[in-house]
Amino acid sequence: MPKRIKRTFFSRSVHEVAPDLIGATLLFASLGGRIVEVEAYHHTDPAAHSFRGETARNAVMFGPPGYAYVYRSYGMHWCLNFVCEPKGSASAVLIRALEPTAGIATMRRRRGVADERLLCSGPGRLCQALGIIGKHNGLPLEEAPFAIFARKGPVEVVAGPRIGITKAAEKPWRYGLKGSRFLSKPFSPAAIVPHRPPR
DNA sequence: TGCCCGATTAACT
DNA sequence: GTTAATCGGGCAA
Repeated sequence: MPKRIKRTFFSRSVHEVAPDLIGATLLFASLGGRIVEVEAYHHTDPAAHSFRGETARNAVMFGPPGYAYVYRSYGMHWCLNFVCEPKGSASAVLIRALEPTAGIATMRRRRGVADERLLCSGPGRLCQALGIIGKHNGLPLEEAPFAIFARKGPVEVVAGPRIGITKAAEKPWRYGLKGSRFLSKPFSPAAIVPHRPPR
């Protein structure tokens, strides 16, 4: 039985938590899979929602770590983040892609596609597949409907530039599982940068 | 109040 | 490769 991730896991730098999430299993109401792609957003980062201070939308980011920050993107999609670091630092990890392992039939129905590679490969897609919407903003990650399990063994993590942003776009704060077929986009070999190897 | 734009996706050519 | 869909946040006025 895999080990469930506790709140203290998120009480670290977002740049430590993000690569450590690669290979972990995310379930929401028993649906989900293995996390293969995330991005780190630090409050000193111009691309982070929290960069310009607390507002009604980003208030959860300014609370304690270990909670879900869910926001609407481009007026039509939902995106899921894990709040990290000590309370007030307003940093979070965006969950960008899963390798589906649980509840695939339900996720196929919700997404309207059969191809497993299109179920959870993208921040908006995985929220649609798992049924995550705005009302889940602020929920604790330690409690149902969330269940997050640490990876069992070492994995190969690659890092590169983030996707879909214009500010601080050069920062290599996107992390992925090397060679995964379930990434929202492949990592450009030329842009991959070294980082601390996972335990 | 009005305007611009975005941590996206899918359907095009 | 390009672009439409669609809407709340943030900021100027």
